[in-house]
Amino acid sequence: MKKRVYIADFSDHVGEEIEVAGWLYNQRSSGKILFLLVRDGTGIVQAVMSKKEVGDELFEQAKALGQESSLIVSGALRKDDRAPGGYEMWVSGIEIVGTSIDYPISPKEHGTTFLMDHRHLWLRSKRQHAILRIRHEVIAGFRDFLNGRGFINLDTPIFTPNAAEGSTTLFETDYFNAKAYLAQTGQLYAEAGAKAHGKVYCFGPTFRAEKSKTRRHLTEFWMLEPEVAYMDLEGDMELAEDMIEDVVSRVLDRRAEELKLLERDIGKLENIKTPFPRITYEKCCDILEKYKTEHPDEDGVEFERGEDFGARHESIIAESYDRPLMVHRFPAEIKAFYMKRAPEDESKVLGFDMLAPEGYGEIIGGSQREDDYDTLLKRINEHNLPVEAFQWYLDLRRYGTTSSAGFGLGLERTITWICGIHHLREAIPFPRMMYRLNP
RNA sequence: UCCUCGGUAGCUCAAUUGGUAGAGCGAGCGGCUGUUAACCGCUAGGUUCGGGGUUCAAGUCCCUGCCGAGGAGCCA
Repeated sequence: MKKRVYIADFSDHVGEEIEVAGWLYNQRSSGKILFLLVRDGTGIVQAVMSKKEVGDELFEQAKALGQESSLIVSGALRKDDRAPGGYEMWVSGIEIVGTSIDYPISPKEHGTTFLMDHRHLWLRSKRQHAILRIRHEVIAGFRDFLNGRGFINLDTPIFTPNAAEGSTTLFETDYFNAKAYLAQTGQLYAEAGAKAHGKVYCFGPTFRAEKSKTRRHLTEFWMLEPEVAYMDLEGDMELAEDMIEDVVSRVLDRRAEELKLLERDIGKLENIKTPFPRITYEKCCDILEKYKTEHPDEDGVEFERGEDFGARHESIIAESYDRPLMVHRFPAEIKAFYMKRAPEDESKVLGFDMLAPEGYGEIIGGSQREDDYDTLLKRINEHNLPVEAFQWYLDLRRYGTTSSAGFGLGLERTITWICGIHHLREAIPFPRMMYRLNP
């Protein structure tokens, strides 16, 4: 009696007759002995065939199988240090489920365009497999963390009637002869949710039509946005750092194999312990000005106090820290209308960005929200936003206003940093970028 | 949108000053009883991104179009 077993569960089945359902990852032969590397989604096993034992017909049939043929292999499972993974199957039978002729992704190198064109197949490769398992762990970690603190998951609409943060970066779509826009953020709706449940989060895809062509941008990316009523900026930053610490340690604990495959420097992740440093925007400006005087010949480091930071600036600021950094109290002019002004300095807002270490840049942006009706109305007008569209949002200040704070975490940027990979496009199964809508 | 670079075999790339279109991988065939991106031998495989131009001669130089990559700005 053959038992169907997943490769991840092999340690419980040594010595048994089992079968594995999967795909042919690669094969090597040496005369009368054949090594099939079979993957089943949970791992890879080396299946060994002897011509003498299985007979000429099956041996030749197996030898002719192309990479990624689907098959069910049966045989005895045993430990063997010569096999990759430490276990191997001594094959007694093979059922060929589906052939695979001229599989495009060979074991050697390929270029980015080619791999992206074959993203639906590229997902099967070891590295992509590892990254997306870490993505799964990160998502599960965030949800468990927030659920464990009593947050309610309250998801927000993707079709929206107008811009939340203004600007021209919205995707427009037809909505029964009216215009609708794909959501850039769920935050305003999450605020409504926080007034109902106290602590909520939304998690879903967001869309930005920015004409950005860099490794840090997708047009469709996933954002996690917690929002807590009666919370202030300090509480917001504490929540953000606790959450990041929790998830990083969870990935270290549960996805060590995947991190190893990606050759991630584990030590860098083990440093991620709270409290994370907090520095003000003004202090960052000092750092940038000091850097500029010490590196007068370097291009791209020019900086005007009052401007927002560019990618290079973020790296310079984050360079001297071994853990994520929280920059707070930005100038109000460069931030969104809904951020509350700092009581000690009206020109600054109670907002913060979390910058990941190792040059990975901004992964979180958050703030305490403006809670006063009249002030918020004034801000909406100052930003030339259509007041009618924000009546419901103003209602949240009209009926039982409270302080409220939250943040948005860019999922793919966080995954890219944790994995230590180069480009955001590998951190999502099917990336959408300015020049990439397929497959 | 701007700057830089690129497009040659299914894939990754090479081709000297403008002078016969090449290799590795993959594929096909053959060999090998412990391989680790196995190895060894043979074979097939090309409208050099499209259009125009210069020249005795263009993958190579010029013009133009298309596509892509890296970066900037903008942002998570």
